[in-house]
Amino acid sequence: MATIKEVARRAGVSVGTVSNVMTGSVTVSSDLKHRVNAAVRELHYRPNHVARSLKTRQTKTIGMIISDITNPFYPQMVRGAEDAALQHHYMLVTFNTDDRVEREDQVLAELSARKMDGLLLVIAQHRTDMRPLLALHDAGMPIVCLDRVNPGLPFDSVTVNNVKGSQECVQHLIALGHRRIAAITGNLSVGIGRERFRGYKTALREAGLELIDELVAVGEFRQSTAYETTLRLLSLPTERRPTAIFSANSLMTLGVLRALEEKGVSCPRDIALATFDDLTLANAFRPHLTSVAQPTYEIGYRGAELLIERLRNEAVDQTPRHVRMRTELRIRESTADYRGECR
Amino acid sequence: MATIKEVARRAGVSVGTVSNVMTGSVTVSSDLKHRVNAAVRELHYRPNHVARSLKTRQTKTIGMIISDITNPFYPQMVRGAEDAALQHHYMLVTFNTDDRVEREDQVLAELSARKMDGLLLVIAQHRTDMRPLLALHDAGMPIVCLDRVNPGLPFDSVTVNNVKGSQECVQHLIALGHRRIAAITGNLSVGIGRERFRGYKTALREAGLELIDELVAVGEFRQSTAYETTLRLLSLPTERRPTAIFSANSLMTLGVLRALEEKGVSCPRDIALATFDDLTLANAFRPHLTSVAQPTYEIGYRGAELLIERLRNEAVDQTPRHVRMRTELRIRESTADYRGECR
DNA sequence: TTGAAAGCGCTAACAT
DNA sequence: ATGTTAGCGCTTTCAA
Repeated sequence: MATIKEVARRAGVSVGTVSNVMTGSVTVSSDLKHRVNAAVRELHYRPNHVARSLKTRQTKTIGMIISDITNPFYPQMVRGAEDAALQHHYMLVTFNTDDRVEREDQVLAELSARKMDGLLLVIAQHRTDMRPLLALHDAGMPIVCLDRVNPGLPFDSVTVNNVKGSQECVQHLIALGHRRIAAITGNLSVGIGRERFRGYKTALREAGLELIDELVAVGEFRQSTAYETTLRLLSLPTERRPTAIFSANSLMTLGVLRALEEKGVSCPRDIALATFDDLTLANAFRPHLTSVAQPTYEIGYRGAELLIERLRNEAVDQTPRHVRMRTELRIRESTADYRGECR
Repeated sequence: MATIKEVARRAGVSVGTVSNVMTGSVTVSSDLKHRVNAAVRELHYRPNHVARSLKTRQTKTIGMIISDITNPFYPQMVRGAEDAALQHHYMLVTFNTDDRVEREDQVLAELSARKMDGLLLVIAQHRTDMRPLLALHDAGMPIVCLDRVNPGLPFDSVTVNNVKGSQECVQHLIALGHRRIAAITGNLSVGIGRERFRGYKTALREAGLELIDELVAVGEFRQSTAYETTLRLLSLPTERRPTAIFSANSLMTLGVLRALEEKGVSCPRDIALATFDDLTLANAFRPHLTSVAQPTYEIGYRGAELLIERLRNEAVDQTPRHVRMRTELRIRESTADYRGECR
């Protein structure tokens, strides 16, 4: 590939002038501009981005840390972030950490070594030591948290109203007449887990229903634990069994469905099911799930926008901005046609 | 962030020595090595990867071009590629092109400007002009094609035996007694589309069955066209209707399912369905689909390995290597319990 | 084994 | 408006 020097020689100008034409930052007479452009075309010149980055101290690259692109929750979010990044001529690099703090720390170091301009972060669930994050931030890398936040972290964030989302969902179940509503929760030491569980509790309380301990199945936001706890729920004596299940995310819902099928329990005929997260893909299959849909694409898109504003210093105010997005309750067959008694 | 100069000063050595310690390429006396390492630790020094890239002319970065991470076919492949890349200390950057040649060309230019070391490419379906690809390759960027290949392109590739996969699938349908088997094909001007259709035809021929034109629904590898063509199939007079459908990929299968549901046609009771591609996620739902599973993770993983071998010049032979992976027929309920006649 | 210095390709400050 | 040049942070000759 040709270098700026060769272009300069061919166009009969200095390298500075070529640079000025390429970046457009300084006005160049149209004569020279044409000569430069001609040389650029003839040599198929494209500025070496690495050299430019070294000089300008910005790579026009933003990193994104997620747990696993294979989790159907993330592709939309990543796509949203990439689209927004592209819009502003940034490149997006995604890193999978499988939600392991140790892996996340490695990636943080990598981002720093590679001089990425900013970071979109879905913080690992079990991170307790925030220093690596703060250090990176203090070293000048803006960070925007997505989906999950840690109060006290001075970063912008884009999240969803988890309490309200699950509350509305459980309200719907109650309105249908259900009284014994089970909750398959995620890990309750994690913000999102707590919030979604709080929504569940609030909805019950509002309706004057008591929280029934044996109907609360605390898990790990994983398919396997949800499967096991659902089996436990289904093994309760008939009159103590739940007539509806609220599952706190889509991964766990897969486990719930597996358990239902294995036990020959039909949804919605025998039991109603509603879930946080909406799996677009799943809607070609049965049962169609009543779900709390999150605007995942928008979370990614908006997050990237916030980040880029910071990179351009457009965010005058230094205080963190927290964007909360709305969820949408989508009522479908999995909570319809319930024919049993609603105990 | 500290620079190599500061580390050198602090350790009381030259920058060259620090560099030698960091890269490990030249032996350094243990005394100096310790002093350097101490300085590195004290200053939290990490080499600036951008500067290193400029000097060494390698970025330790590989690009990956896919159509859309939101298509459930890709996350596994990307994850496989990322895992392999990581193993060898490469970073993977994924680009979505929505299968648009124009977008792909832009990305190609970007990869070149950013001096990426190599490319994993799921080539855009409708690319006809191969020159941009060849130019990049000639400029020294190794390319490995995944999933799709274009004969004549001098690149390594990792693909699947599409003919055999769909052939086995249709054989299974035939063994079940089906005689009127519809094919929802992708675009037949695309290699994969042609191959999968060929497998269908071969299976029919083997069994002495005639190809019935009205049962061949040529589409676009998209949900929408599959939906429409399925509606057409279902509107055939009863005796001419297919008793089984073979769909050439998962996206189209979603369209098929939508059409079936809309028309109140039950699968597998009223019609059998088998599909290329296996959607892991979908298996929590009904019907469980008989499918031709591709080793998507491995395709990505192996592809990255091939690429990295090239980057290290381990591939002595310059002739392209074509890895063909096996598909696996997974027989499930969507082709079971067929109660109608198999015409 | 170690240090000095050139240079990767670019931008930007400065001089003209 | 244009040219000259220093220097971004590193690796890698080349000498010592």
